[in-house]
Amino acid sequence: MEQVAAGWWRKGPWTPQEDQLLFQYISQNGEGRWSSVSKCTGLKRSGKSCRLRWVNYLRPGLKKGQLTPQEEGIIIELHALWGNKWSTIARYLPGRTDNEIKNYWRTHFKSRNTSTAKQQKRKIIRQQQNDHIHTNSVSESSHEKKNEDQLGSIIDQFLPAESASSSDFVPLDCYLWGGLWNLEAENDHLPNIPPDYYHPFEGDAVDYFLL
DNA sequence: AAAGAGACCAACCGCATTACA
DNA sequence: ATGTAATGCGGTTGGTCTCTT
Repeated sequence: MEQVAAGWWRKGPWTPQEDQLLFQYISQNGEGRWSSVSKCTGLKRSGKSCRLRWVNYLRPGLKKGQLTPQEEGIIIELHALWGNKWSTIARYLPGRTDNEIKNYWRTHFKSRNTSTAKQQKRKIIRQQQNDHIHTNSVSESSHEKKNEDQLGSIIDQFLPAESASSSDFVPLDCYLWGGLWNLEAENDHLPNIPPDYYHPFEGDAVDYFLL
């Protein structure tokens, strides 16, 4: 059983050293057996904390930066379908975590009705800056186009009848977007998408941290 | 320049579910 | 069949940053 003595586990933000220990452990032993991480690594973190850190931050294949319009559309649609089933929704957004989607929903859509245009624009500028830092996989021009789109109603934009032109689509990794619109209305399930869409990390842990 | 407000996100907590002895 | 440990999930909180006033 996990040690749960009050004050024994370290809490708060993870340090790079802790991240590296956890990453090396999982690189060598694989995911799972979270409760034994502290024993094997010396980390003073609970299994839950280790799992959360791995899933939300360290796991290879995670995307950083702003969600694409396609991803937003998927979130909107799947949330309409399933509600707050964040982990389920996340399975259809490769590289995104349930936590990320949950946060995104809360900040972008839940309070959307109360956001002013000014606030929206501000948010977008910030997202642009953030994106610039985290990823260079999408061209600047497509960012600009995307952000223009975001100034309008995202939800309206993604109504199936008036979906964006194909030229706006970022060539996404795999299963995004189009597949969802092909769902039959009466279907309450989604196409079979392998849940293991994360590419296993095959390199050296140290190399990963030097990226 | 400083204070306030809002956005963003990492991380924690508690409950539910699953696995296993 | 049952109790316990481990894991997963959703809700929430708190810190930091940026922009506005």
